[in-house]
Amino acid sequence: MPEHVEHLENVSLPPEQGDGEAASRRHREPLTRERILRAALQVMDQEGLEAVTMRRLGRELGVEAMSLYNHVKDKEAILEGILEVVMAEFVFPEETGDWEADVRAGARAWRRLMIAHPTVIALFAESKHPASSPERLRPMEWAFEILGRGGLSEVEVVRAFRAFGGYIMGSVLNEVANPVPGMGDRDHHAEHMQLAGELPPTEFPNLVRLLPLMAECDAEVDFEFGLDLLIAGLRAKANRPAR
Amino acid sequence: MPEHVEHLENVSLPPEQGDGEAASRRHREPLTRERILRAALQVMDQEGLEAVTMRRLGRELGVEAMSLYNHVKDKEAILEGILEVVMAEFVFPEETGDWEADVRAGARAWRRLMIAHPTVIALFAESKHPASSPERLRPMEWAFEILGRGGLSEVEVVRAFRAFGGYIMGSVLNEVANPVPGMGDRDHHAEHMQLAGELPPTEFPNLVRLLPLMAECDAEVDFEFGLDLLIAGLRAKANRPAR
DNA sequence: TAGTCTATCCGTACGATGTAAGGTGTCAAC
DNA sequence: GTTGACACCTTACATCGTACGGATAGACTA
Repeated sequence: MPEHVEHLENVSLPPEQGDGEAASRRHREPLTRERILRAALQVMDQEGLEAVTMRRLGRELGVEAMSLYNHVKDKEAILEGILEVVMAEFVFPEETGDWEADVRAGARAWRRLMIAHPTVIALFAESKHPASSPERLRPMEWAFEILGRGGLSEVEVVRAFRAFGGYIMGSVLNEVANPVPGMGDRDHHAEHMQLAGELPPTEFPNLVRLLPLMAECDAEVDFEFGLDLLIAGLRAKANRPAR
Repeated sequence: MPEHVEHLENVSLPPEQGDGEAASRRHREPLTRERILRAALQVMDQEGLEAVTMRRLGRELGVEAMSLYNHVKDKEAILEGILEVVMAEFVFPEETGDWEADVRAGARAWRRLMIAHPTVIALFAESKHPASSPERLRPMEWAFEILGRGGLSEVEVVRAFRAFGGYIMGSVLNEVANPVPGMGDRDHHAEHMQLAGELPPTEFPNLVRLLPLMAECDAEVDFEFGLDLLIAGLRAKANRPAR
């Protein structure tokens, strides 16, 4: 972890000697909305949402908390901004021309992005404003474009978008809802196993039987399973124009 | 020590009727975890997550903030507890014996619950511990039970559960992600329309065309659409004849 | 009846938060 | 120089979660 560069320089400097002005400019990289958001995302990824505080971001950037307000309206704007930064990272999969493959690739790309920054799910859940920045709209635009090539009606494209979007979001949410602090699957697995063992088997027979299975499952495979279901259903709808 | 004994004894609720087993009720209903959680849920539903503070809950219950700590470990425990209260509200649909109908009804029941308390999505997203209380496990158990009757293998039941669960969660999340303050659909609609109008049509042709459609769509119908997709896919997998 | 126990509740206090208001310093243009 | 604009800092405040200790009121002993 690259600790902040130069966080003290104006400590005990006598106030001005009338020296040469050219060299005396603090070489501190100028603060900017971009840098603030990037730092916020990093802190959030590494230490969680509650670690993102104005003072903390200031420290991270070698600056006092209040200085941030010269570049962002308030903390909420930073949180919204994080969504922009994340969505700007969206990697558009290469298009193959195979509709199903493209849809699948798009869904995976979306999921990968969420998994890379799990806390953004909480940001989405708390966000008060709908997406409006180009960074957030571009992946949506692309998704519509891809979905639109499958022979669906316009309404169906919208609904498919919502169905896939919902599924992706929800899968990641459920996958990430237990952000095991230490090692990923170990604790999770153990926790499930223990819970299954403690459960009254007469009241929760299915859970007792299936929870261990659940702990073993691979999240990525499970994601593909649901993706298959959606695509299969969609294919049916696209091939034979229902209604 | 300022000894002003005059601090109002209790302004809140009158004795109610308070009859029942014990004759001599305390003049104030005793504080309890149950009452705290219920108050927390109410405040959260009406004023949002950030209104849920210890002092606020205390005020709501006619008690000082610190008194809450006699019944709950800390604020996080209250938030987790809210999930229990909400899940305890789950209304188990009447079972018809028709597998698809039952699955559909279950999904709708789940969604209805989330929609009734939209903020719980954020709670789920921030929750640090997996579900372990009976209140939260019971609907899961039931869902497994229903899904298990469809001729799926055990792994497939688990995966179907995850697929449906993810889809439901995500749909509600997306539906609720813009908790329009004033009237529900009006602002949302207007916002989308305005955004669509402002967008550069060369960069976002699909959005410009489809955003207005999106604003008009009914969330419940869209939910059913995705549900159809999942069930259709699942039906294929279970080798079940369409009904 | 008096005395002790224990669970519950209150009051106060501390550190951390977001941010309003105003001060300080540096630079470009006059 | 003087000035004004701007980036940054300092101080201050209300509010948050909660640690700590004192008060109080049944319930239980005697």
